[in-house]
Amino acid sequence: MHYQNPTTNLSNLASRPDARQLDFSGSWDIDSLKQIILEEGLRSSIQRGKFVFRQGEVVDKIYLIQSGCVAFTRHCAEGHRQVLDFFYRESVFSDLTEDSRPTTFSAQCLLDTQAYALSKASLRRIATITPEIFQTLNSLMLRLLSQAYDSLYNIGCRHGVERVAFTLCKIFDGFNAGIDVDSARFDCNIPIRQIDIADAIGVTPVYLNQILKSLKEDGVIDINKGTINININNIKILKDICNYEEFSSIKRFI
Amino acid sequence: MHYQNPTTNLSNLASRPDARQLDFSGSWDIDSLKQIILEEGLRSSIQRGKFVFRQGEVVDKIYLIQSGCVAFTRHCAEGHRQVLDFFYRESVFSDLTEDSRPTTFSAQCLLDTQAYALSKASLRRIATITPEIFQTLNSLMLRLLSQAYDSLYNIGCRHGVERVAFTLCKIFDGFNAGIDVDSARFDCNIPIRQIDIADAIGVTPVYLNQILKSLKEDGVIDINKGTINININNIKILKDICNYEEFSSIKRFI
DNA sequence: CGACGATTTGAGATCTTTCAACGTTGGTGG
DNA sequence: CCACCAACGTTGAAAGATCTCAAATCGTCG
Repeated sequence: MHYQNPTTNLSNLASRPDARQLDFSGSWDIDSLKQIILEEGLRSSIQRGKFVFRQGEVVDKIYLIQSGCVAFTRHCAEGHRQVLDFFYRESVFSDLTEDSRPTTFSAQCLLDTQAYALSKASLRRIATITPEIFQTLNSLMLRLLSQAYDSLYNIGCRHGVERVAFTLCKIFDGFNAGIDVDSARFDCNIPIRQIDIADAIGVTPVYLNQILKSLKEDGVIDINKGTINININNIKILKDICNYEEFSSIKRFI
Repeated sequence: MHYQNPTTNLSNLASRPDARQLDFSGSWDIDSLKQIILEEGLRSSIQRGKFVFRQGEVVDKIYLIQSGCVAFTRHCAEGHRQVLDFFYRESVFSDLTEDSRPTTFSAQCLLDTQAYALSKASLRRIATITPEIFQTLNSLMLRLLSQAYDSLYNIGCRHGVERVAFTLCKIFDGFNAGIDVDSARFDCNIPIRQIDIADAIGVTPVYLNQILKSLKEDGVIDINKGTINININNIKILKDICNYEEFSSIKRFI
């Protein structure tokens, strides 16, 4: 962590990087942002099912997940729910719309979750000295958009089995991102409820269960007490089913 | 247009607005960006069906539509196509991923289109003096994300009729944005092919046609020679069908 | 044990796709 | 002017995918 105390050295403003770097090009360093949230943010525990924020509220914080899983969701009057995106350990998420605008989606914990929260105001203060942070926020938004387009394509162009395979692969990779296959932390269990997966791919829980059953009968996945388990040797089969390689953005951002 | 020649006055860098404005808050002025593209960009005509850029290419320009209609699309090996977003007259679009990264979607003209194209390099040069441009790019990205989430919800949670109604309303509003109802330019015809609408809502053209037929029988829309026509008095019915008011983000960005 | 939430199963209803054929339109060349 | 062609829209019927409903099972927690 090398950002400076913003109150002591405002003259540094003149030495900030030139505008060519403050921009949609170049590479962004998301780890610095994570570090800031980790050191400056407040830690909180949130139970499964609870909301970090709800659609219609004004989101004034940015979050870093330490453990657990959070999803962006949108709810409608009739009670339907669409899962828009998943976030796992080490993910940063927030609603980055203009301040004081209510957000159009909720952030809901799919597992018991521990997260650090830093107010946008604090981040803005820190960014006075290190405006590279805005590049990182850009990068975050690009990731969101990329995932959204992937999901749109997945739901719009494909049938149930492929949708399920794609989402399972995505979740699998999300939970095991940066973890060595031989590591004890590497886990083939998918700790997400079937209901949540169903809401992510636009399918009924009942029908999802049928699809899972057929995948189990084909030997691609295991199911123990309702928990999906993907053997490391079978993940390749799943990826073939959904043409996972087509989704280059996945490889780019996770 | 008030941006200055970037080569003459680099000392202006020190007087740029402070970081609080260079940020995800505040209001953005998209009209300035449009003005820049209009004055500095090159005009080109593109036929219906042609691509402005294709997935896998590196996008090095930013575009402003003068007339016509462009869609972001994603194609897969089997020939399926998903329409991700629509852009109309006065819309600005581009792929804002980091430079030299290939884009993951295509921009395809759904109508004969006239557009101004400005290279990102030029924009960057101009932004040296007016870094507020980056705020506008942020705003653009937020619009894309918001639309993507709307579409995800629309496709994931709803049946054919509602999906069609929503997309028709969106296109209708898109083409008539900023045009007075009594104006001669106000047009109740939807000049988009049924095939393109079908690809946007994840439905077969044949089935879309059935849905349109039933909407016609209910008196909600007219169809002349394959062209959909929405009477100004009936648009409210369509909006009721799809609960259009739920999608607050639409009202916010169009 | 009892209550609750989640998963599982089966069967029928409904939605959506596929296939195949036909109609219309607009452009092109003779 | 006409014949022809390609692209798009339209229609009907059967096949397939998905949903709904209802009931059973299972695991967890108090």
